[in-house]
Amino acid sequence: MPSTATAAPGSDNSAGLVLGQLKDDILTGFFSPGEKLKMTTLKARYQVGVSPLREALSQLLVEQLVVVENQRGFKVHPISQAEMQDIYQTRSHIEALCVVQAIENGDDAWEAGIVAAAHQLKKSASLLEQSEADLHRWEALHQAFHTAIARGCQSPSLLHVRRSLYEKASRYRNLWLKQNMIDGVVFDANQKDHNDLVDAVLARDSDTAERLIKEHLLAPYRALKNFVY
Amino acid sequence: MPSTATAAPGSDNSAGLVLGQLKDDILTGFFSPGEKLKMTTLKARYQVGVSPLREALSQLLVEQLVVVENQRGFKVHPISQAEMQDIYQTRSHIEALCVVQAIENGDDAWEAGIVAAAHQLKKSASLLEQSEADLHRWEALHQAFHTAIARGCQSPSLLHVRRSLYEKASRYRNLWLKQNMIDGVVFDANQKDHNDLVDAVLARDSDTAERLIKEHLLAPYRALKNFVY
DNA sequence: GGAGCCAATAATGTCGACATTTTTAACTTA
DNA sequence: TAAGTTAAAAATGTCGACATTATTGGCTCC
Repeated sequence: MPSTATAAPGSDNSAGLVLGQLKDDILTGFFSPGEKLKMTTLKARYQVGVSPLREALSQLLVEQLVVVENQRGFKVHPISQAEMQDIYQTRSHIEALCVVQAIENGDDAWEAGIVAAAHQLKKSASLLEQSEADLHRWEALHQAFHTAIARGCQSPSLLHVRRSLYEKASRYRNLWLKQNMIDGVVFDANQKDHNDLVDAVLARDSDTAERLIKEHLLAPYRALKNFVY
Repeated sequence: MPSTATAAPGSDNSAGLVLGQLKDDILTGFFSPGEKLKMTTLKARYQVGVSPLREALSQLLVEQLVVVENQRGFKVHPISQAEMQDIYQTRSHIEALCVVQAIENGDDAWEAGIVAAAHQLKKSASLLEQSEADLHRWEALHQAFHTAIARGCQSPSLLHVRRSLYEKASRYRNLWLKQNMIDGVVFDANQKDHNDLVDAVLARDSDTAERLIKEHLLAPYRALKNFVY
C-alpha cells in the first residue's frame, strides 16, 4: 500500500521524520492493530536509534495511534467496532462545526479554493481506474476538497481536531480497503454528494450544508461497520 | 501557585511523571509563555535526564503547549489574543456537543453523578474564601461538575478533545489569576448558572442546555479578553 | 562608534551502553 | 503429563558521552 503522505512532519530532525513514516505505517496497516512495536524492529526499519523512536511514539501516544504499558513497550492502538463508531460520529459533528463556521466566516479566496478543489476532484473522478495508486490519488484530492471547505472556519483548534480525527478514521478506511479492494470506492465516490455540498456552501445555506456533510461522513461508516476485524 | 493536579500521567515511568509536572508548570505559569525551556534547567528541576524530558516535551508538542524549532530546542507555546478567542470559542462548541449528546445518552447513574457533583460544588462555594488554595479547590470541583455532565455523552474522542481544550483554556485563566487575584472568582462563581444548567439537563432540554453552557463558557472569555499580555 | 567577522562557549539531538524488568525455555517434581 | 520454579535470554527505559549546530562575546576594520 502506498504512503498516505498525509502526516505532516513536526520538525525536520530525525524524530520528526520517523514520526511521519511511523504514522503512515500505522495508518496504512503496515503495522497491524494491536501489534507489538519492538525497538529492534523499528530501529531496523527506520535506521535510527531509540531516542527519536521514543519521541515519535510519544507523539503517537497523544494522538491515540499507539498505546504504551510501562516496561512492556508500545503497541499499535487496537481497533474496535466501538471506537470506529465513536470516531466516525464525532468526526461528522466536528466537520459539521467546521462547515457551518466556514459558511459564516469564509471570504472570496475561500470560495475560489472550493471551486478549484471541486474541479480537480471531478476531473480525477472521471478517469478513475480501480488501481491502488489512482484510488490514493483520488482520496488525496477528496480530502483536499473537504479541507478547502473546512479551512474557511478559520479556527486552528477546530482544524487541529479535524485532522486528528481524519487520520484515525483513515486507518479504518485503509484497513477495510486492504481486504476489499475490488469495489473499493463505491461508498464515497458519489460525485453528487460533492456537487450538492458545494451548492449549499456557496449559497451559504448552513442547515443544508450541515445535513449534507454529516450524511456524507456517516455513509462510509455504515458501509464499513459490518466489517469484521 | 499550587498545582492544578489536572494532568493525568500517561504511564508511571519517568517520562510520564515529568509530563505531568511539566504540564502543570506550563499551565500554572511557572514557565511563562514563549519562555525557552533549556535542558539544563529542566534536568535540574525534575531530576531526570534528557530522554524522559524529550518524550514529555514531544507529547506537549502535540497538545500545543510547547513549540519546537530544530536545533533550537523547545519553548513554551506563546499566548495571543487570537488563540485565546479560538480556544474559548471552540471549547464552547465542543462542550455544547458533549452536553447535547449527554442529554440523549445519559442514564440514571449519570444523573446521580450530576446532582452529587452539583451538591459538592454548592457546598464548596458557600464557604469560599479568596485564598489561593480555596480557589483551586473550587475550580477542581467546578471542573468535576461539568465533567459529570459531559461524561454522559459516552464518546471517548469527544471527551479527549474536551480535556485538551480545557487545559489550554486553563492556562489563560491561571495567567489572568496570577495578575488579578483580588476579585478572582467573580467571573465564574455565579451559582445560578449551574442551577439553571442542572435543571435544563435533568429535564433533557437540549436547546436550553446548549444555550446555557455556551454562555457559561464564553462569559469568562469576555472577562479575560481585555487582559493585556 | 558601529557593523561585520571569528573564535570560544553553550546547547541540541542522537547514539551506544547499562541497569532493571519482562519474557522465554528448560528443568524439576508430583 | 501438567504445573510450578528457576535460570537464561531478550526487551525496555534511562543515563552519560559525543558530534553538530547555534549563540555569545570580543576583535578588527572602516
